[in-house]
Amino acid sequence: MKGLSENLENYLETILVLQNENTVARVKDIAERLNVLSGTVTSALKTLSDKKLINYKPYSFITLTKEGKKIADEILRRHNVIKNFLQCVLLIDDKNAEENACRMEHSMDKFAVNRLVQFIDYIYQCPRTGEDWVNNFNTFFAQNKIAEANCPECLDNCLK
Amino acid sequence: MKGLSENLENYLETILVLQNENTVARVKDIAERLNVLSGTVTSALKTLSDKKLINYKPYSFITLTKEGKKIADEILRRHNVIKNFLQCVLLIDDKNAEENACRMEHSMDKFAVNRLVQFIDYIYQCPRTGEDWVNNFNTFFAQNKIAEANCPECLDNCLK
DNA sequence: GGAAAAAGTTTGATATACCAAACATTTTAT
DNA sequence: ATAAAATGTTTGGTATATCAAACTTTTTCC
Repeated sequence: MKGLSENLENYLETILVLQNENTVARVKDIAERLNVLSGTVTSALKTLSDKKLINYKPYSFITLTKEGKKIADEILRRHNVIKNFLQCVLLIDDKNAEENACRMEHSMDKFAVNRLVQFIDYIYQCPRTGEDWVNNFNTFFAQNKIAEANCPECLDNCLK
Repeated sequence: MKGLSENLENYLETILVLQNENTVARVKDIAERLNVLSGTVTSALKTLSDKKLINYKPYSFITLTKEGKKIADEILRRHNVIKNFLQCVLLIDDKNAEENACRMEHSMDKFAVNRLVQFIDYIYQCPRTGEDWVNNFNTFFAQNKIAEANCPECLDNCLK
């Protein structure tokens, strides 16, 4: 019942994404997404099959088992939460947010990700913050200081 | 000039921390911190020495080279920024924040960490947020909704 | 100053993850 | 229906990271 390696997590996640997109995951597609050769994929699939996380028969399509799907869903959820935070809150561009999220999804545990979800909720639900506050971060990080001049006006808006 | 493995990054970081605490890093201390046997440390030290990141002579103390220090400083900085965010903004407890930061420091790039620093600055400098707003997250995540009743009062405080 | 303890190194073995290239199977298109 | 192309598997080799245990060097302390 030990945790999967970052590598195997990536294989599971990739299979899930392909399944969602194409209905089937093939060795070739997995290899392309993960930037490895197909032989490498075959051996990873054997490992995942031994762990009962995928249904694997040589030369046929790959599907996730119930347990495999559960793990893949959790990883994909982490990915989406983290990417959303990086992109929508920290305002990091799509490519960069994606690349960081791809790595961070394996290093941040469920608990921390849940807390991040709640934090993002809080930003958007709290009357003191919300979308316009997030957008103001844009001008803040360009200058790394608050544009004092706009504060009174901004505070007025904040009061709706 | 390729990036170090997460593993080697950890050895460098540990050497820096020991250096800061004790003035010298010994094999035994590194092994204890990283939870590996001393033989494992010796081989990692050889690798780091080959890469000119540490000064290593068998049976003597270990120090970072200028280049090694530069890398270790950056990793430690990431660690501290991430831990600070997890602990002070997401309000995750010390142990958990530490554990997540230890892993995340290798997966988050410099750019994303810088943006995180700016975001934390923004929270504390923006008159709409600041310390009391961060603390209100505490009650928010307990209920996962805004305590509407307190909002008018809270907004008044916000206006100082 | 020398024996015992502590610290560090070496060796040989294991596990993971990858590539290259030979090989096998399946799909495709004529 | 079958040859060619595409896809998938296997094999043998490399690199990293680890352990266990034999071994060496250094330190401690009587």
